[in-house]
Amino acid sequence: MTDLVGVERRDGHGARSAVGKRERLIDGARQVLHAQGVESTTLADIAKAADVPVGNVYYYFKTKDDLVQAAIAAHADEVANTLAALEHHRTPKARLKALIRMLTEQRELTSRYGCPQGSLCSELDKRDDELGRSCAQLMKLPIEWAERQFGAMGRRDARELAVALIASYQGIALLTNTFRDPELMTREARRLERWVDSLN
Amino acid sequence: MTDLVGVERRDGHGARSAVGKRERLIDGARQVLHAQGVESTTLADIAKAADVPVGNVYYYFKTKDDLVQAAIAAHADEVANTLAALEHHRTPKARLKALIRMLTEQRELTSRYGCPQGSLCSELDKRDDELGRSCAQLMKLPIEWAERQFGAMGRRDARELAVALIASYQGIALLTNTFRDPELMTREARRLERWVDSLN
Amino acid sequence: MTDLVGVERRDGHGARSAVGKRERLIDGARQVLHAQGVESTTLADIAKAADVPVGNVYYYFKTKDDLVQAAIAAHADEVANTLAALEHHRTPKARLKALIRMLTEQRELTSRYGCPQGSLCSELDKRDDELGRSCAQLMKLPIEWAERQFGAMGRRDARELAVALIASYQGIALLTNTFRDPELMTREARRLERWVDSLN
Amino acid sequence: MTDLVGVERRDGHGARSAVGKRERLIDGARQVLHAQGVESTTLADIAKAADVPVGNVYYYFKTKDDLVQAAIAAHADEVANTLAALEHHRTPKARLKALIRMLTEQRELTSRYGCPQGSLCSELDKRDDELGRSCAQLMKLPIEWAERQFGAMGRRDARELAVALIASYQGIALLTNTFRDPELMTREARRLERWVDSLN
DNA sequence: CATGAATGAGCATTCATTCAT
DNA sequence: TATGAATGAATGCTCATTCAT
Repeated sequence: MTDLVGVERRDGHGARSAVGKRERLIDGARQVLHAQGVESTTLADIAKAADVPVGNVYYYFKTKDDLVQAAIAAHADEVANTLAALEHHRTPKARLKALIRMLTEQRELTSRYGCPQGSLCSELDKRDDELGRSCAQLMKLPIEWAERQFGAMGRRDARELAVALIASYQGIALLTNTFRDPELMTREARRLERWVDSLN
Repeated sequence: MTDLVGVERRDGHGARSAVGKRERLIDGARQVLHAQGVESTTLADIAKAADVPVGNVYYYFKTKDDLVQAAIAAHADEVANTLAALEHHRTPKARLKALIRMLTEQRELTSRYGCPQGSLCSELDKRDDELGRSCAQLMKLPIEWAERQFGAMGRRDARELAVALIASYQGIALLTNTFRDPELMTREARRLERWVDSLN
Repeated sequence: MTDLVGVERRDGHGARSAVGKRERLIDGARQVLHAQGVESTTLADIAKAADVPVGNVYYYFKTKDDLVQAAIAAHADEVANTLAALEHHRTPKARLKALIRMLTEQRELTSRYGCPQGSLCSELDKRDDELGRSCAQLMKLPIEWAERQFGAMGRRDARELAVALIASYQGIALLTNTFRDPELMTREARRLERWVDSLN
Repeated sequence: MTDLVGVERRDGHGARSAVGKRERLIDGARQVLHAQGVESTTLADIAKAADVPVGNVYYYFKTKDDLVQAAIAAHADEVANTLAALEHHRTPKARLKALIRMLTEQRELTSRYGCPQGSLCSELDKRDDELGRSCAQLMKLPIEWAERQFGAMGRRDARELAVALIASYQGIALLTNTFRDPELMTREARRLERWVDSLN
């Protein structure tokens, strides 16, 4: 009621509060979906997290699935950006190890709620709809990025190595979550870094 | 009074349909929960899969969670038995590779619905109740089994290796499911077998 | 399975376990209905209190209402007997005061669950069926008994006094129950005894 | 859009159907609960009486108990107001007799469904929850009001008299209901008025 | 656009009653 | 007669979605 302006100015081309709300909804959705899973999350949960009236959600998203889709897309954007940011490391090995370190830094959150992408995939893969396919896109990003790094290292088996790396991460994220033990990730990360170092 | 044997064949000392139904319900639950996930599965789904009237489910299980719990327990039993059956291989290495092969053999199902344990853990870890804890028990079984094998190989880092192996499997199961590509699992399995062979 | 005989011998004219069970069911029903009310009591509750398998109840009573009816009838019998037993007091006044004292002695139970007759009437009066009418019969007993006593005292307004007395008791039973305070009944009983003494 | 005024007439500053519906639900609940009792009344019954779709009830009340609670509270309000309105009589005796007369005027309804407060207390006292306690509050109101009147008459035993009066009313209400005979209340009311007159 | 309210299909669960043996 | 099991209608409650303003 007070600082609507502050909250809502966001881009310079005439969009107004709508933009802010849409983003708030997506951000809220990402948080709540990560913490609770897709099926267990109601639109009301998301609306509340975003501080948006429930009825209003439908001016931004036609259905709940649409909003979930948008949350996944936003997630994909962030992942892409994060991966891009890793490019400044000079060598492919350095980049791969930087990825590992980055993921490890989130171990506390992971131990509580699992890897956001992994959780989404695991849950939505059961469904045979657009949402399931979106998840696959999400998972492709780090795999292809890692494949490029391994490729830059001259590895013929770059794809296989990339898959192995990401699988290891997804797996250890799941175990970290299952046992609520962040240390599991720390140890596995060290192992993976050593592994990367050992290649070639 | 008539054909007890034919309908209820189960044991020779008076057990009747009750036993069969309880098991049918648990089996039905395991199937449907694997295929659809816990939250998306209604009691009606399970009852239908087990060919039991919905109202009757409550004669055997007090709540839906109770039934899910029983399904998890049954799953744990099977896992334990399966692991025990691997003991007949002579060397720890042979046992570990046999495990990998066995898991790989299920790649078609995994590619459609994911690893049953992994899916359950991923979904139920979000909850902070008994069910979540049951999942952890489920996941412990293969890890501790693998740890024993690596230990028998004389590895000091047996636990870490066990975690790494199971993590790799869980991760590749997730990717296999996400991309609906059983081949992913085949390739990763080869890699893991080679890795096991390379140890010591 | 073991001491069926011991449990079921009950009368000497050839009746067997049936009699014992029927009575146990009725007794169980009376207890549980008093404590929980009619609508809140399931057949399973009663069967359990009577230690009789649920399915078996239907060999003794066609419906739940039938069993409730029988419980009310048994209650009526007991009330009639109790009132008859009061006849040994020499004067009507003594009899009336004895009734008051007797009711007061149950104040602890009344404070927890109310007057059994009152509760039944209050709940079943809402219904327009046989059960409601049974309750009226139940309530008539003490009124008519009291009316006879007041009549024997030579009161022309015997009926009115009887109604007033029973009403006072029913009312104080309700308040005693509502406030969980047995003392309320003690005090009102003293008042009613004084009132009886003051008549004529 | 059309006849909002007629349907929702309630206040002139923008209040809308919400207000009307909440009240309609409470009013409907009061009626139906009085007529059928708490346990026998389904939410659908109440919703129908209030002409509100069942699912919508939950927009106004979180649970059935919540709605019952609200109905009790509304009842308490009305009782309080009614008692306050009796204050305009000049003497305590006049007030007490006015109360008796007022209650007697409802004898037709009472003979069909019992005293609303009494029924609620009788039924809910069996439960050991918030609802039971609310009922006690409801019953306290007339007792304390009567106590004040007897106190104003200089009676040291004001509380006891108040309890006796309300008990008599509750009891006769029960008998009136049980025997479906409004005359019972008429006669007892006369007796109580005489009794009040006879005091001091 | 915004919002509180409305709607109805769906779900877990209960329970009186019936059935098969 | 005895009994565990079966059945299905009903109930309280949830929630995605829509409506009215």
